[in-house]
Amino acid sequence: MNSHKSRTKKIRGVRAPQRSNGKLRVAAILEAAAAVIAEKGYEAATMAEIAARSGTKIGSLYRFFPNKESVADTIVVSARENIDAVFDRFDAGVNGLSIRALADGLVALIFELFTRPAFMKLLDAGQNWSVKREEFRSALIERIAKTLMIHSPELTKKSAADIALVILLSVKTVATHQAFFDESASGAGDEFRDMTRLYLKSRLGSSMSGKKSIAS
Amino acid sequence: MNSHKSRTKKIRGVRAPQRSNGKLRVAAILEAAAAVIAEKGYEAATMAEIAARSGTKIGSLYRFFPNKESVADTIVVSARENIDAVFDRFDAGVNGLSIRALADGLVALIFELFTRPAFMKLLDAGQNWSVKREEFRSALIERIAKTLMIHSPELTKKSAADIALVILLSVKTVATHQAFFDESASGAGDEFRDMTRLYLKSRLGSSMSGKKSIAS
Amino acid sequence: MNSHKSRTKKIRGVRAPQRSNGKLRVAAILEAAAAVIAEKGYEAATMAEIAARSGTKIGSLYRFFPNKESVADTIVVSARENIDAVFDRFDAGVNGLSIRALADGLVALIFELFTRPAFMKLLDAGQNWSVKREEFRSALIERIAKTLMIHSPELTKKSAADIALVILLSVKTVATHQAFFDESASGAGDEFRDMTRLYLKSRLGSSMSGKKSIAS
Amino acid sequence: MNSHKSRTKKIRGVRAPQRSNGKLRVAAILEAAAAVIAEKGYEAATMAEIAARSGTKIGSLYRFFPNKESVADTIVVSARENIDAVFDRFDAGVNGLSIRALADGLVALIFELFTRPAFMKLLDAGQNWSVKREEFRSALIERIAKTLMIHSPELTKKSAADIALVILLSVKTVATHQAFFDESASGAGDEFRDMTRLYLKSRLGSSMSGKKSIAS
DNA sequence: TATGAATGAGAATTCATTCAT
DNA sequence: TATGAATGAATTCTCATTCAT
Repeated sequence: MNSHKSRTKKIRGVRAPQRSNGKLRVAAILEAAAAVIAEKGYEAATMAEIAARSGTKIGSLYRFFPNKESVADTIVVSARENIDAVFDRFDAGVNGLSIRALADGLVALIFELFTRPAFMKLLDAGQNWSVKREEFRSALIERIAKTLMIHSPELTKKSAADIALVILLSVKTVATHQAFFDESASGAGDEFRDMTRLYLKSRLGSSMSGKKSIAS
Repeated sequence: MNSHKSRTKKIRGVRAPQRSNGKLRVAAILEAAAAVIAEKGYEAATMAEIAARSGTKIGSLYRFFPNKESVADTIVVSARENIDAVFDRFDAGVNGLSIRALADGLVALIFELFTRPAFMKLLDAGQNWSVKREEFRSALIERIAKTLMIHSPELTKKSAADIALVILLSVKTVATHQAFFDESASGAGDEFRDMTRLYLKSRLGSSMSGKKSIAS
Repeated sequence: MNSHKSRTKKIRGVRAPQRSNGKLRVAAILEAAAAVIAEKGYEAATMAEIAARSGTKIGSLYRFFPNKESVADTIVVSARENIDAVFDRFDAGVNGLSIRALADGLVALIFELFTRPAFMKLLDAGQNWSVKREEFRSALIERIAKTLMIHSPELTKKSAADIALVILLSVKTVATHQAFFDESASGAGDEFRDMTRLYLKSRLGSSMSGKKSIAS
Repeated sequence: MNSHKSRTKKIRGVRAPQRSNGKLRVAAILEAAAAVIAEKGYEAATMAEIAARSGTKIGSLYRFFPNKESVADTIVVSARENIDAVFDRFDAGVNGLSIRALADGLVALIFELFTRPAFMKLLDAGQNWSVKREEFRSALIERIAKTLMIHSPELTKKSAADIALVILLSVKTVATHQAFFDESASGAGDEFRDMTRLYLKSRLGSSMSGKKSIAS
């Protein structure tokens, strides 16, 4: 799509008509950025490669994102938009769920949210965190905690937040190592998810919050 | 041409008596490196900062470690030396342990091994891994699996390895976020460890390998 | 972390309108590189100086040449392009030439090819040779040998190659010391060229390959 | 001889009794330096390697030579000591020599003087020349010219100097590429020497300075 | 006196970001 | 508005030289 070699006499405007549609362009950039970051990590990812992979010229990339940080921020924050919608829908049916189903559902829900390894990588600890990313983490934890408290109202705010963080980190761990699991330790991924379910059951089931607690 | 002509006669301040003891110096470097890497990750950590934080001049740093990679490798590999000794000692008493005690012990053992968050960070996925680090991961998993099989001989090699990986990643997650837990989510660290124990109990306890399986 | 935050708003002076013409820029760099290398040799030549002398910023230099080696390679290889054309033209008239004229022509031909002392310096022995440079040397010798055999078919391949090497080294010696000759030993340059002619005459003339061998 | 690894508890003074004889030590250093420079060139040669190869400690090396430059200078200048003696001896018999014998003798003489490739390498052009090395070159040329004038008194000072330079450069070229000749172009070395003889004969023979000019 | 650890200027190379066209 | 060449601070690593022991 973009020929790096054609340094001589380029007839402008001939190549793939640049989709000036900002939305599409931004999406392409974000996708490319996610891929590159997933592969090499934030530091090693270069703006040039993100531009190239998304079929965007470096100059244009900077029209959409003022700097590298903002690209990462957007990857993280863009997920935030879905969160409330997704969680609200889940909450609607949460009261009728067995503990096992709740656990499975929550894990699946969060996992879906972050299918992208890049996303998880960006959630890694480090002082290089931008405020946006930090905010996002808190928001997500709070939202998970909220769902937990809907299902198990007897949880204190503190416990709910703690449990939420545990789940988040669990899913993150699985997501981060997904590729690794796929190639050399296929079983471990499932095991890890199982562990998370087990844990949730233990934390939520103890209070038997009135649901059909058919022990798994 | 001659890079040293411009050495301006600085009156050297009397700095901390140069610990000519290589051991101490190397230890200081490793400590600083661990801290920096823990904070920023391997890529973002700079040799200059590692040198500065360890009170070492950049030239000296390179006298002890030929390159950045070797610093990371040493952090990882140095841990390896203890592994066998520590695990062998643990194995000696493993048959008399309840499942709960085994779970607690194993988690504690591994956690101790990697108190340093830098260590865990260096174990992160990424193609930029040095052979040494890759080897270490495998060795560690194998060693954990071995201990599991001593306690529960009915485990297949595959399950043992899978479980070992789950435990390793769990502990890694806790260790990586230790600092974070300490400041803003004190309870979550314990919760996570609990989750790991729960999981281990479920995986090892099912077979009741003849030990005093007093359900927790 | 962000290497560009500290970009202090310098009021840029109006410099020579950036010759955006890559060709010109590359030529300027190559010229500067040739000069620097000629003066100090490959090792001692620094990319910074090459950049400075060519009025190029270090960053730009690396946009044209990925590394130092490639600069040297280009200097050498660019000469290769002309070789065949130049030699073929020379070969066309070679059969009608007296030995003296052949010798003069060949020496002049090769000398022209490498007016640049840098070029000759890059042909110097040393294990730090890139493949490109090594290839070039062989190619050049072969080409010279070919011309010699056209003129004097009775030469064995081996002798032709030996003679070619002698000529090459002779011209190299003259070219390398050209600057030196110019300033302090004006006559020696001509003497050296004479020596080469004398030698060629002796080697090619003995067989009297049918040409007007009017002994000089 | 010197164990780099024995970092712990070195019993001083046990290793090979450091020949405190300065002469021997200096000779060893010079030999090592010549070898290293011959292999890698002046720039790439490191003081550390020179020290190691000569079995000298870096600290001691600097007791004998104040800097790298001085090592190179000494290699070059040390040859100077022999020059006069060797040439004077040659001059004694020069009047009885045929032109061919004179040519052969001179070439052999100079060649012997610089058997070391390092030496020739150090004679290369470049502004990095120290005064000492420059002086040496002139002295050598003058000495060669003197011998030429003894044999052929009709030469002007200028011609003698020019011829001397030609001879010097010729021998230098052969010496520099000796290793190369040895492995891939065995015949060329002899050819080159032949060329020099031919030249000398032509320059000195023309005047037939009264000696037994039995045409070769 | 001999030693070798310590030093730091400088070299190669990278890449986020800007801005003239 | 879009482009991509230009920029230069920052990073890794080297090595001549010094000086405390």
